[in-house]
Amino acid sequence: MVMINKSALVYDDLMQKIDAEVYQLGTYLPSENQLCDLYGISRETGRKALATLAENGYIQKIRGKGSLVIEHRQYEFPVSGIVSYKELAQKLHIATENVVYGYDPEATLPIAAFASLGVDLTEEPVTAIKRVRVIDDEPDIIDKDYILKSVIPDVPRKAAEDSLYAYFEDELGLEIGYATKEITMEPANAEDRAELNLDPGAYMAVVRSVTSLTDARAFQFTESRHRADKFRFRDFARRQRKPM
Amino acid sequence: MVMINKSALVYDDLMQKIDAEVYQLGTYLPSENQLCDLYGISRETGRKALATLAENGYIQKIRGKGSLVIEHRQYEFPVSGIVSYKELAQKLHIATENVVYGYDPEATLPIAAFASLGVDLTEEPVTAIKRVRVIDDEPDIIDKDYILKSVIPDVPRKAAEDSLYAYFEDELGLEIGYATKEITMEPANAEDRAELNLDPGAYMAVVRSVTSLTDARAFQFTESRHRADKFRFRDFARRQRKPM
DNA sequence: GAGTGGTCTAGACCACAGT
DNA sequence: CTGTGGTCTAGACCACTCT
Repeated sequence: MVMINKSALVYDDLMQKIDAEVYQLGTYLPSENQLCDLYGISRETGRKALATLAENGYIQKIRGKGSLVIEHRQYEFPVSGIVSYKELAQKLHIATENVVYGYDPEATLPIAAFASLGVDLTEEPVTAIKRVRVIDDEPDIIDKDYILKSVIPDVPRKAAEDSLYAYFEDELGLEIGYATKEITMEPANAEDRAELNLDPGAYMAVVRSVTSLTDARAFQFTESRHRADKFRFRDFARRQRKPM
Repeated sequence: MVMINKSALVYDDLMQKIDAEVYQLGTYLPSENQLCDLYGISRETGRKALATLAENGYIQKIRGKGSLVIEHRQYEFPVSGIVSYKELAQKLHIATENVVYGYDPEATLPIAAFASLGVDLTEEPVTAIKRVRVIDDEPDIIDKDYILKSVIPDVPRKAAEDSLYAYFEDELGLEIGYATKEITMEPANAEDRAELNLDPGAYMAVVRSVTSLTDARAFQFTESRHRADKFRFRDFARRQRKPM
């Protein structure tokens, strides 16, 4: 049983009701004062739940009117926010397979690949894992993960075959905090062509990311290489106040 | 003179001091109680500013310790959040040129292109604008904008040559709210090759977006086509609580 | 124990929409 | 004028870190 706070409970409840179309697209959620009565909370607590819904693209708050339910497309294969591959596949009801084709618990971090993400580490010992993601019997994605041994000394091969995030969070009790990721387009290399059965001249969408714990220790470096024709990235963004 | 609220003022001040390295990477901001004294605000107001800094990747809050300044890479050419091309070019001190090569105030929205973003409009009258972005004397990006006439009846060609966002916000007083965008990789078409001088077989990074006002009216549809070798997208994301 | 952030409250005042 | 969201306050209690 997961213990969370009131505003998160309200958030979850409203989110589920939006997904279930109890609150339909184009209609308004109960007003902030009504939420206070409905859930027995103070107004600021309800506002926090609404703010998170707005941040995640579920609603648009309109002053004088209410919280309008808007078109929402958060989870979209294959990348969006920090969600594990396994979580995504479950949420989207996609049948996938996960093949570990490389495992080296005594490797070194290839720093050059992550230089543009602000990594300034030197030769760090890592556990290196290579996996192919198979979707509808077709290999589409290569994931190369490097996990710092200074933070996580041991990553069993079994964890790579199941889910690294489940291992970090459920087994080790670590809290994933945030990630910086970078998407570029690059020609397929020999390894891409071999693992994904691609023709020469093929292009790849490459997502490199650095993931940190809630105590700000970077611990996981990932290079995720996607077949160009299967790649799709969705993003929801709000307008910041204008720069000065 | 722009009138904003206290938490936004504190946010701006802290952000600028982080950028100016008054608060350096790896150090802690003043504690929440200290911020109260420093700015003469209540704790919740300061917390709001800190929450926004955390959201935007400036800091990581660590319970019992403080607000740690972390590696930050928010603005990165050419897409990230909702920032206008002109704002980005200014922020990054990049010399760019903006060539309008198509302008049709009596066009129709090509709905098929935006179907995957959840657009279910029918033949809507739009102002259609085609622009090429030239960076370092090299044409890199094609932007095709379609602006609904039902929301903005008239978009002068001059606005397209300068900045559409400046026109919408400063001239018309509209408030941009949010956008949904989708990144895919597609082969270059004849128009791409002609405008950007590409070889046959070239690939493009295509960013399609739907932008809405703060009252949730979608009004702008954009297809932004980037040379594959110049494309780079950076994203900062926080881990959500685990799905149930 | 002292200091940090995390959460929640009850109340206040303001700006905006719709009648 | 009423109801909506936007902002701010002063105080409370809790969980965690560090000494």
